Amino acid sequence: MRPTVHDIAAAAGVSLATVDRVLNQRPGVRHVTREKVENAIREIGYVRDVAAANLAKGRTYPFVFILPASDNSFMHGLNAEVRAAVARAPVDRTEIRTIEIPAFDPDALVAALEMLGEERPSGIALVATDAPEVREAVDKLVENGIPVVTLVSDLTGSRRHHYAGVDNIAAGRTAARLLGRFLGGAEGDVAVLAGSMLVRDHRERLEGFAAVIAREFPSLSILPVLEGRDDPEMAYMLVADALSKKGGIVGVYSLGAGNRGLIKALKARAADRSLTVVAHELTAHTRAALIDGTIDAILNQDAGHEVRSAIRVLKAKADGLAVIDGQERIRLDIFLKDNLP
Amino acid sequence: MRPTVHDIAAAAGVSLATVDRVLNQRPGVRHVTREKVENAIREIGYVRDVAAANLAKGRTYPFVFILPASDNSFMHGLNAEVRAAVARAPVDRTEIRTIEIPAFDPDALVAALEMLGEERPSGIALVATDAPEVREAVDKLVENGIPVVTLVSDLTGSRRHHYAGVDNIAAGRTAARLLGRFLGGAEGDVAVLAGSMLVRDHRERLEGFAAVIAREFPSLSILPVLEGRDDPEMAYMLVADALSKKGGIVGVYSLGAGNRGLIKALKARAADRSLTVVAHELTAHTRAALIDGTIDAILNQDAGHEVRSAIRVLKAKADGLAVIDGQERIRLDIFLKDNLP
DNA sequence: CTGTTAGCGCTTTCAC
DNA sequence: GTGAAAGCGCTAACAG
Repeated sequence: MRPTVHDIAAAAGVSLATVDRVLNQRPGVRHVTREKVENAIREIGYVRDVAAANLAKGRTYPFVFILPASDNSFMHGLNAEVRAAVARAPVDRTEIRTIEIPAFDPDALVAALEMLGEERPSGIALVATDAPEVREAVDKLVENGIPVVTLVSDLTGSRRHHYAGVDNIAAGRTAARLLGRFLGGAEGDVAVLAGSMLVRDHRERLEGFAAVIAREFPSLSILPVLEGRDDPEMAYMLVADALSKKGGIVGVYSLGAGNRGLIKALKARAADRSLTVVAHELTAHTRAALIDGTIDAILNQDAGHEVRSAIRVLKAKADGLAVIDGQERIRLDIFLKDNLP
Repeated sequence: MRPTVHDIAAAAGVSLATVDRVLNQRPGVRHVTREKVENAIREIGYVRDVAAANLAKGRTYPFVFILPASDNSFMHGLNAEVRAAVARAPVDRTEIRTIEIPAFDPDALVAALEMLGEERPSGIALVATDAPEVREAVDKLVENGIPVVTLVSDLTGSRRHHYAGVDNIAAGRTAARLLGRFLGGAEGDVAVLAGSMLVRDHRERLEGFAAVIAREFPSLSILPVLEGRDDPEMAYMLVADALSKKGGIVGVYSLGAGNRGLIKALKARAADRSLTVVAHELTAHTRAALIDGTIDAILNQDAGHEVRSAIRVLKAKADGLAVIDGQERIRLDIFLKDNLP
């Protein structure tokens, strides 16, 4: 049988209450007593039963998710995953509330974070907009002892406890190699469609992509980035325009959202040409395009995994517990038409 | 506040004990009483607090993992993950015991399973050898109400509750497309190195691989499969031999273990040639080979995920609870040198 | 500073 | 058949 608080109490010759005070580092215990108890804990090899503790405390974890109000498939998916987590909330003693704020709007994000500083939830997960004022607001929360994790997009140099998202530089590099190898030494231009160079994940993907293309596929040259604001209409116009003007395009890398527009443009303007296309995020649209051959590979991040991971990490931080690293590493999923889930 | 057993008792006008009997479908309750309680449960929207129940019961989950005593990196990794789970056991109330049996040995496996039928653990996870007698033994366990999940390799047509592993046909198909696209329309032979055609995962990988090559890359032809018994020495000999005899080899697909030998052969015999190589399982050896360019892509299954998933599923089955499907789908990881973890 | 006691939500004797 | 009461491991008043 696992040792319990009673065993510690007996071994240390004190009462349960004192053991509890030591275990929870509460004040009001003489130094010597504390040491006695701590020794007993160590010698006996005690590990606290978190479930019992939570039961006794009636503890629940009020968490807040701050999500951008973006109208694209990926964000809808992320939202759905958060709602799924809310549905499971009673089981894991969490109480998840979500706040929607305008996308790409640091001020709104900061306002929300400051409000939460008052409210003091047990943890906060946010899709970060990479701006200094956001970083400051996050750092203040961390200083005040509130666990914070970034979701999907990280926050440069901030003190957030954890990032639940993929390595976007690696994603860009991977896209480059896939495109380069699939093109098999061909010469020509590569068009890049992004959402906005103001968000960190897009910048990082481009950075990784450009680096590998330059170093390992010198016969390819990258055209100036098209910024489609993750908007299907805009993406369509930009890509269609580029395809008609530039005859030398052999490949496309779409590193943001709004792929619906991209796909439409590809079908309209390049059905005849054999472009190689790599895009991000598996959605109904990109999936269909992968199957019909319009897209050759899709890089994806599993929103469900990201949300569950964020919750596990927030919980662990709230309890001062360790996490299983391997379980919290968000993988870059690569989908070809052969391994779709 | 979530409703508790007290609320049900009050609403139904019975005692806690009766509520409990109904909740746990224990006998000794009149039909009418049972109905009263069941109605109350439904109306109130009660969900049982599993943690509290486990605490009261002092419940632990004795699980058994049956693993093959194979001496390759993948199995070592799997073993390590099981040990890591054992280390976490106190926290999740599991008691995991592992049994090692000779690899590729249906009889030994059946013997172990029959023994466990007596012992009646709360759940069993096994790396299945695909044989009819194994299937029968598994089905008998399932009939006797013991949760069973297959790990890494599945069992054809059996009634196991769940399979914690990748879709190996899809893995083979993916390998084929990667190889085919990377070769960019080149003509030539493809060598395939397997462990044994007696295990289902290897057969399935080959099946998927051959299908896509035949359908979509007709300029490639697959040489007769080399069976290396997942043994580095043997793999070395077979591959070295094939490379020196067959001048037309342009690609290699290694779908089993024993890649240490493969890599050695490639370095010795094909350093000059530009072979395209796809292999399975990320280990120290394959990782190094991916980085130095000897291997072009690695397909992997995350052993840690598989073990954790198996445990979650066994627990859920033992409690008659549902699982989160997305969380239990084991992905096929694709690694290029750019997205190594 | 330390100990006693009640109780978290559920299960389990043991009476009635 | 049903209920009262004690207890799982831990925490939180409240005394002392």
